[in-house]
Amino acid sequence: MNRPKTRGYHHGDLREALVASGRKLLEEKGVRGFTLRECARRAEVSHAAPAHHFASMDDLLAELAQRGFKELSASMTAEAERADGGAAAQLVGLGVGYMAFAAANPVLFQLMFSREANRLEVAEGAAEIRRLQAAAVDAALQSADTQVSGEVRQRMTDFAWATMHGFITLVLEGEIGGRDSSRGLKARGLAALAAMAETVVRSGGR
Amino acid sequence: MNRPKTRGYHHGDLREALVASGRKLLEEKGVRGFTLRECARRAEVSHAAPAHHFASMDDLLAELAQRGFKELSASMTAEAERADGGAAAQLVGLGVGYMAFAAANPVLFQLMFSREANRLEVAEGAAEIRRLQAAAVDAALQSADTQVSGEVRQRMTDFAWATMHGFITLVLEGEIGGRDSSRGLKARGLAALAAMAETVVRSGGR
DNA sequence: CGATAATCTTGACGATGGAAAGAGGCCAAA
DNA sequence: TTTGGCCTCTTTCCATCGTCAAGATTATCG
Repeated sequence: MNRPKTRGYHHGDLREALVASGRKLLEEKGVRGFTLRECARRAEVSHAAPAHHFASMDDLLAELAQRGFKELSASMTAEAERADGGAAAQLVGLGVGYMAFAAANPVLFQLMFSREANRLEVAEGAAEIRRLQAAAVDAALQSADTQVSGEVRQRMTDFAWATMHGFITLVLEGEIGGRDSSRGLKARGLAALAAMAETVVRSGGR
Repeated sequence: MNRPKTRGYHHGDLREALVASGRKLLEEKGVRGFTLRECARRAEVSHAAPAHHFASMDDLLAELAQRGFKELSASMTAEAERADGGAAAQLVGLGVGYMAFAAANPVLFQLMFSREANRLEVAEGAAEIRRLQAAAVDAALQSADTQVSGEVRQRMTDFAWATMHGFITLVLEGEIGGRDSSRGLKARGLAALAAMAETVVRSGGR
């Protein structure tokens, strides 16, 4: 019944192991089903071991959320770079990356945007998302090279983020495209993003 | 230490009392801090009493979510009726009612749109929301009296719902307008709704 | 080599959700 | 009115949870 000799009393890299098992567990059981003890069990470690790496369960969740935001940024920029086209295409690309990450990590995504995980480090991750959005919106507005006020730029960033965030959120909750195929759903998402990007671009050209 | 004589062994209307205390508790402690025992405590009843009215804690939460959707519909229609104007104004009105409810009941709103509360009765409440949105979008499209396909109407409904849902969600999580005054925030919300409504109307007129 | 610090285990505490069983009160049939 | 059955609520119990404290084990570095 003892642990095999592959490791002794010390784990070696328990922190990373907890993050890894925690992330899987989160997707399997949902935010409310997440358990620190089960996390420890999967890392093959006693139930109190995590305390030496995370002061509390919320600390572990915050770490997961923080890393999630980094991945989200990466997914957005990767998809935007692939999309070569005008400013509108960039905006759509960011949205595609956003939605792809959310679809691949639905529970983590929910956690990242839930009141429970509102810490400083996590908020910084969210701020980076807005920076990405704001830059793309700026580019879209300037492509019509008329001057727009900072307020308009801010409000268009709100609008752009709200559209893509709202769409994927409603999809994940089953409110949009409940019985659609994956292909059909993507088409619906792209349509929403296109309408969003068109609106942003047009708001710069009047 | 005994219970005062105002009530005896039987409570009278424990189910409603649990719903009431549960709703308050939910907003105070958040979804993850919600506790069935605390709920019973506030209804001045033993911790096992709720079991006779709700099979499990999730059942009580589902009931709260279901009632929340009814209130949400009411808030939307009330605000839309107040807004007399074109189809665009109706669309904006629905959005205002939507955001007003969410702002007044942030945790309940989060619960309603979380995977945890995905039951049949709750889904029916969400379907009613989409019906409201779809009707307003239809009216907006027809106001330009050009024929549009069912697919376009569906996608514009997606878009309209996504915009208002995304905006208020991001506000509640602090991602939009973190340090804004309440007035400024309303203005930002109205700007997002106006952009949404304009896009919907315009999509019918091309 | 030895001491200090870091890491992990064991054991305990209070709180939770849920099940089981009994006590108390309501109500309709006799 | 009495009585039996049924619904409501309480008490008690169990497994599990997060967290804390104390001890065991190992790594690190003087």
